Amino acid sequence: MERPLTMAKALADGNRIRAVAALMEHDELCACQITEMLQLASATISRHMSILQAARLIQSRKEGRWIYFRLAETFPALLRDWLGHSLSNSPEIAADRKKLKNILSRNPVDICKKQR
Amino acid sequence: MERPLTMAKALADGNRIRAVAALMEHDELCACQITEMLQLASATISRHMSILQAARLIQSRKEGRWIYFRLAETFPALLRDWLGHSLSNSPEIAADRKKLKNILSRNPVDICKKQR
DNA sequence: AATTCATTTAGTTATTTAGCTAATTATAGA
DNA sequence: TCTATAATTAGCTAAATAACTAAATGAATT
Repeated sequence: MERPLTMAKALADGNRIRAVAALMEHDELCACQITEMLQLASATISRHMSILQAARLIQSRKEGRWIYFRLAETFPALLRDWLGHSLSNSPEIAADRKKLKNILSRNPVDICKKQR
Repeated sequence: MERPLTMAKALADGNRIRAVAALMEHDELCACQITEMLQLASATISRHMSILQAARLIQSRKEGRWIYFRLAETFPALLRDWLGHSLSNSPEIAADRKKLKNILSRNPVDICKKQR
């Protein structure tokens, strides 16, 4: 029960669901892009991402000072299908999609700089 | 996002997952049987069940003084499949299964009485 | 009608959690 | 080496949540 409970807890937060939804559509995002999308303090993002990672829903790779997140290979397919399906009509997620499109069109260096 | 978030929150509690797991195997259970299985105060069970109900994961029917719970028809199939699959190896759930088998072999009237 | 009984609601308390700021760590570049 | 920068950790506060007991509700039985 441990594992599904940890996963449910990880998804029991709107900001974490939004981050996961973004990663379901974008393969890889860096911390500052997610920070920009969610508009939270970077420390808060870091904590959210570590919760998702501990639940094995996402994984990360470090490249210099930057950290990139993606869905974990261990993300259960059925859970992913349910989430994808049930989020497909969400206006919030649609708004995030739009926002992210804009974020991705900008230089990540500028995005990070703006956050201090 | 509202709906999946509410569902994730509803499942972000070990006792509620155990109740759902029991209902995935038993079609219908009354409040006192669940109370007996989880060993919590009946008021606590009531609150847990109302959270699951508000998330549309379970539904209930009243018969006299008794209330019977079952999985909701609106329980998303993919979510159910994931849960069923990921709980299938859980020792806690296996223990509950055994416990419930014993509970179901007894007279529900006695089980309720014992709870005061 | 009065009582018993299953469940729910109210009210309280302890714990958990999400957010922030400030301090720390780790990497890149001057 | 020193400085700047991206991310994490530590420490704090406010809000949410899970548990309990006691009181209230609603239905059955005497």
